Amino acid sequence: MPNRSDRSILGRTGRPKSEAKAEAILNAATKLFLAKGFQGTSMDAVAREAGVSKQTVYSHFANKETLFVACIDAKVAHYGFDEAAGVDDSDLRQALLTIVHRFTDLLFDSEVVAVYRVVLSESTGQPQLASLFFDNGPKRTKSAICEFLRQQVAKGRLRIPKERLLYATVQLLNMSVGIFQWSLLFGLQDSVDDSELAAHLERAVDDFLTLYAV
Amino acid sequence: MPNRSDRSILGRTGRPKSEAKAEAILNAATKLFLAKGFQGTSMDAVAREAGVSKQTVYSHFANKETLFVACIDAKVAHYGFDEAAGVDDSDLRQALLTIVHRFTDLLFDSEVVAVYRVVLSESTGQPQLASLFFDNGPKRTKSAICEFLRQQVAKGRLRIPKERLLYATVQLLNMSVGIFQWSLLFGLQDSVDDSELAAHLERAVDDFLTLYAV
DNA sequence: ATAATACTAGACTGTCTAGTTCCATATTGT
DNA sequence: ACAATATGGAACTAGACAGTCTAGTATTAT
Repeated sequence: MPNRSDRSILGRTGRPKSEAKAEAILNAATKLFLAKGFQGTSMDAVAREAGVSKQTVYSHFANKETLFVACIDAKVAHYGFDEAAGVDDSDLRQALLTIVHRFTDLLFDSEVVAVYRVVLSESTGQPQLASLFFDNGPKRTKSAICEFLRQQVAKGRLRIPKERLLYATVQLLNMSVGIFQWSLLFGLQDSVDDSELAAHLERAVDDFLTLYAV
Repeated sequence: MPNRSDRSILGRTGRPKSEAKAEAILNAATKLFLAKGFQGTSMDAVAREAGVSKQTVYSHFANKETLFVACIDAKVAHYGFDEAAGVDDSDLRQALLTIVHRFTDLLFDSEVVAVYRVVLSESTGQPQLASLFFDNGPKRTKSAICEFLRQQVAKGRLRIPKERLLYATVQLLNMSVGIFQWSLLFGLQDSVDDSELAAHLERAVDDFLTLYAV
C-alpha cells in the first residue's frame, strides 16, 4: 500500500507516477468489480480494460484486495448524502418528502445497488470492508437525517422522545424503501416507476407524520 | 438434470443411487456454498466434504449450477413461513407481536442470513435463482402475513383500505427488521440481543396499531 | 547528459478449477 | 448366476488465476 502518493516525498526523482493511469485503473476496476464481483474479476481484465499493463496495475495497487477496497472507498466518497441539512423546512411535510426522495434516488441508483451487492458478497471474507462501506455510506446518511429530525423536534414541530430519534429515523427510511430495494438488489426489476414511488413516499411520510407530528 | 429420481422409471435394474449420498452431497454443498459462495466453492471440495467421489457428485447432479440451485431450493423449502395463519388472535396486539417475533426469528437466523447473502451475490448471473428464492421465500411470508391482516380487517379490528393491504404488510415487516437485518447481512454483528429486539418489536407493533387499529 | 523511475509487453511459475474418462469394485434386481 | 448400474479413486485435459520477473522504452528532475 505504500505505492500511492509517494509524490509528496521530498528529494524524489525520476518519472512520476501518472495520476491519469491510476484513475483509469480505478475506473476500470470499479466497472468490472461492480459488474462481475471480486472473484469474477481478474487483474488481467482490469489491466486490459484500463489500457495499461498488468505491471502498472501492481505498481499503483499492491494487490487485488487493495484495489478492491480503493474502488469501494471511492464510490462511497462520491455518493455522499449530507444534503438533508440544507432542505427548506418551511413546510415540514414537503421537506420530508424532499429528503426521502433524495434518499431513494441515491439508494435506487443502479450503481449504488451494485455496490451494495458486491460489498455484501465480499463482506464475509473482509469484515473491515463492510465497516468501511457502512460507516461512510448508510451510517452517514442516517446521521444526517436524524439530525434534521432533531432540529424539527427542537422547533416543536415533531414529538419524538430523544431516545427514540434513531428509531424514528430508521423507521422513516425503512418505510420509504418499501419492497423496492429488495426487488432491485435481487435483480427482479432494474428500475422503479417514478409515479409509483412518489405515491409510496407520500404515504410513508404521511404515516410518519401521523406518528410524530405535533 | 435427468440424473435424479430415475428410480421411478420402470424396468430399471442395477444398483440404485443412494439417497443417503445424495443428501450428504446436498448438505456438504449447502454448507460450503453458504460459507464461501458459489465461485468460492469447488466441486472437489464438495466431494471431499461429503465423503464421496467427484464421480458420485456428478452422478447425482449434472453440474455445479444444478447443485447450487438444489441447495437453495432445499433451504427455502425447509424454512417455510406459513405459520401466521395459526396464531391465536384473541388479543390483536399479542398476535402481531407473536407474528413479528416469528418473522424476525426466521430472518435473523444465521443460516437464512447466509442464504440471503449468497443469493444476492449470485443473482446477477442467475436471475432465475433470485426468483426461485424470492417467490418461495420472502413472497410467501409476505402473503401469509397479508392474509392475517386481511382477516383482522374483516373482523373489524383493523382499518386498512383493501388497496393498501400489501403496503401495510410491507410496512409492518420493514418496521420490524429495523437496522438489525443490515447489520447481520454485512457481518457487523452476528446475533441480535433478545431484549433489545423485543423492545424494538413492541414499538413497531404499537406504531402499526396507532396507524391502523380501529 | 545522467540518474532515477514509470511504463509496456510478455513470458513464466505455481496453483487451482470444472469437467471428462478409465477401470476396478460394490451393490442391486431379475 | 448374471446383467446392469453405482461408486471410488485417480488420471487427465484445458484453461484461468495472482503475482513475479525481465528487458526494453519513455518520461522526468537535476
